[in-house]
Amino acid sequence: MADITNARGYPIGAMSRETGVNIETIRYYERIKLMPQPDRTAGGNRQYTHDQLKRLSFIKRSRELGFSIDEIRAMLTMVDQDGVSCGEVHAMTVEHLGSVKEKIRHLKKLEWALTGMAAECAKGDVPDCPIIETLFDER
Amino acid sequence: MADITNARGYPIGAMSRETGVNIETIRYYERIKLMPQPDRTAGGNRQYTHDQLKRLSFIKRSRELGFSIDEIRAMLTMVDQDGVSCGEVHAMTVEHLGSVKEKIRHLKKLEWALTGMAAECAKGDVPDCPIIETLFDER
DNA sequence: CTTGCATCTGTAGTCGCTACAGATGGTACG
DNA sequence: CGTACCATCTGTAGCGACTACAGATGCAAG
Repeated sequence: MADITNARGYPIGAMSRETGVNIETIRYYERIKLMPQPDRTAGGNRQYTHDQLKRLSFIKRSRELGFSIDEIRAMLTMVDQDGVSCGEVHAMTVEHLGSVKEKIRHLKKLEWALTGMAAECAKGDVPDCPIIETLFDER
Repeated sequence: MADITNARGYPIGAMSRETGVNIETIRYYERIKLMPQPDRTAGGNRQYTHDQLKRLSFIKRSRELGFSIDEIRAMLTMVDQDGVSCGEVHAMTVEHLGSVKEKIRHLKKLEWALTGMAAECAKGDVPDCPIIETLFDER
């Protein structure tokens, strides 16, 4: 009397469509044990549950926010053990935020340098390109 | 009567020290033909010229500015052919600048999202961590 | 029953390095 | 001249996070 509604799970293609995660990547996540091994049809095709779909979206969203696979694994382990320590998650987020800020600072410096270089360049087909000169010059 | 001063070139360690490029990386650049094959001592050790040192610094500086190996290869090809088209170099720089700006924009969005998530979290060991919730929630 | 897309496994490639292992080169000191 | 010892050599494998095949099946619609 169970398993009548929703008896059939999501095949991998549906998972991919729903989450935007590439099929190959989903299988990769299984290989590295970020996603569990799903049920299989008689023929051997993967059949995912709705919970697994949510898990994959979680991974996707976290990746988009720049968390590493290992960071995500840590968070999911807590979720799996039902022992989510908000403190730990907060700490991870803050640390990650720090590295994002750092990257922004770094990229802004690049932006500056590149803008300066581009501005100095007359764009003509002259032999001495100021950009190349800048890059080649002794420190 | 030639080759008396500067007869001995720079060994790879000196190149590394001068430019800050890792020794393994210098050999890697040779393998992928970004750096030329240098002369060798009788025993087989690499001996670089001053021009090659400058070339390596060029690569280093360009890498620091975020240019890809292929972009650098393109610039160096122009330099090697002595047909530096300032227009092309300028175009590459501007395009690269565009992608840097894009990255900054992207990271700022992340910064926002992460800041928001971190702020909502009470850090307590409560069962429902707002960060995890946010990441898990349906779109 | 056939067509044809979806999915399967397994392996190798991507980028830009980095890290070995195990064998020589080169040089300073006694 | 020998020896100690660092520098350098080649070649291969690993990293992170996928991506891209090849070649074999599954499965659903007409």
